[in-house]
Amino acid sequence: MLKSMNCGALRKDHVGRTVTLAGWVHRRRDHGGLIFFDLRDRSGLVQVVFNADVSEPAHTLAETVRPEFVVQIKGVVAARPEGLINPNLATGEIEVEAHELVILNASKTPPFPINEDVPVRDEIRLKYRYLDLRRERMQRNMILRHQVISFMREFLNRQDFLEIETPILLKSTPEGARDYVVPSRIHPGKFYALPQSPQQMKQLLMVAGYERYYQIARCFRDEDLRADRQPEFTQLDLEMSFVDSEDVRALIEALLIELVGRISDMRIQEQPFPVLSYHEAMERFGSDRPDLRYGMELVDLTEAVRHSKFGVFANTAAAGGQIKAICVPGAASFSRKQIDQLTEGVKERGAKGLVWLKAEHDGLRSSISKFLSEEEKDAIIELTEANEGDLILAVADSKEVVAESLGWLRTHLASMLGLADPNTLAFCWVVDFPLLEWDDEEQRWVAVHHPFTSAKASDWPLLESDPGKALANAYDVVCNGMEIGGGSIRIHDAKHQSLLFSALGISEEEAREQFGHLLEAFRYGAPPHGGIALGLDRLVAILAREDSIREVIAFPKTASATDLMLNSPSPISARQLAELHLSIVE
RNA sequence: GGGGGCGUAGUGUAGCGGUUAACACGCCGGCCUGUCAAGCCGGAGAUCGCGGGUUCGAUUCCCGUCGCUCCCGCCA
Repeated sequence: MLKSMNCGALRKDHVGRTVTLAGWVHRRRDHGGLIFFDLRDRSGLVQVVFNADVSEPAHTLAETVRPEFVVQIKGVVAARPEGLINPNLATGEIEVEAHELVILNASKTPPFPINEDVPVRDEIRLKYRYLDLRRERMQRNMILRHQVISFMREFLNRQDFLEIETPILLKSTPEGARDYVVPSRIHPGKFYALPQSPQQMKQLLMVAGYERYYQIARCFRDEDLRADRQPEFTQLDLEMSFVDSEDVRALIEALLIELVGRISDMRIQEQPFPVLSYHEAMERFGSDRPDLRYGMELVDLTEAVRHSKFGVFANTAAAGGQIKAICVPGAASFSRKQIDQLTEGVKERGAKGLVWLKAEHDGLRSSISKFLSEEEKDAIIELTEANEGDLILAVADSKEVVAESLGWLRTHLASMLGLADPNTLAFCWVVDFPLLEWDDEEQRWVAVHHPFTSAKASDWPLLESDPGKALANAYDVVCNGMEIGGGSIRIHDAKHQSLLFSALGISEEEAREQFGHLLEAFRYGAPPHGGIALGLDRLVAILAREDSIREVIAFPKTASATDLMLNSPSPISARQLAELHLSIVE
């Protein structure tokens, strides 16, 4: 070893000890005859002093050293004199008096500061990701990620799970997201697909009798990116035999609670986690991934304004739509311009407009005030529980548009007004999702979750009579308005699997072609089973208090799915193309 | 595929239809034996993302394009 100690581990007890340290020069303070380095390795910082009176050669060499040089220092740990202790540093009670200095490697001046947490353009950070990763923020996030993963492994091992790897080169299937595909050299014109998740493989492991499987699984989806979506991402994927949905939820709930207790100082808002039906979540929060850290729930005004003189309300109610509102605390002072911006936002989400009512000392002030009767105004105030100074925002439209637009308003305003406590984790379960939804574009039913999800036992007959009404035996785990995981009890017999494929408009021939292995496997004693996958990147981002999962991924892609460090994707040679039996169409 | 924001020394920002594009940090040199965001003195460093247009004159206004980013679509 080129070092005998870690910089950050040095304490008062080590005073008098001769140590050899190695690391990066974090900062340098040159006083002429006296030079200070803050020496950094992964463990932290320690101050090193070069005194010309102690070692002339070391001091002379130290004059040439610059930030990010990699150096080795041999010296003696010394207690700092009274008044020179640095309380901001874990090693602040001591310093290392340098006797020897070796420059292991010089460094160019870095393109951005490594030793300060200052904002830098993402473009530059990603091009020099190896330098960005040197910064404290990223080291903290990577260490947190490691702790989360190691805890998960330890917890599941303790619960008798087996970690089993599944292939990265799989087979493209028609359902779901776009696949990343890999051309086959050996089989001209044929392709592998990278897994969108190890879904089928883990079910087959259940058929194989492994009972409890997990994997820290890399998943790939060729869809457009977001702050919480990368083309490749990581899931804690697990599957269990002989369980029902409560068993899976109880396990994950216990895992999350213990995880937070061990590695985070954040507070869990409510235990056991609240369980909401999909219907309830949509009605109360306008979202299937509600942020429960604040109120501002959606209030149904439909009955109160059904016969209103305000035509939009009356007509919407008559047409079977909804009129719902949220009450924004203290927002009656919003300007016309601010409200216009909110109106633009809800219009983007399908609403035709936004009605505002300001609760003032002498009643409701609103552009539609003159159309509302006193009874209607009283009802609105009572239902929304508005106090003086609050702003009521209402949307009249179809159930779907009302949920979408008010759901957006609710989270948008909460973030504007800082209503969400950043130190709170509000976990909840969302259950009773519809099994299928109608896809207008494809003119067929598609699986809300995935085509291996079981319907609730009593809902199987609905698949033929009224497919949209059938509920899935599925569950999502949500935290602070983010979906951090989802799973279901699976179909485990060929009869029900065929029934579902046929509801999805997948012909028997297609089903055999695409999923024959699964249908066949189900004929050989497949146990009842179910599982879940947690989005590791999202979970770690929440625990790291980061807004983007890029901040918890070592080498992430940009919003246009490129890697600015590697310059990928990139063209391949004509020879490679030929070997793969590919030609590029311009 | 669509919409919004951003792009000015190494980094972060300011600026303006008109002489030499400003500030902080960083960088280079000098001084300095108790600093820890060291200090003091001096200095270098920018085809204002790229292309086109309007104009006597464009970093500034317009159009296009590229990159980063956020959102909609998409994401079983």
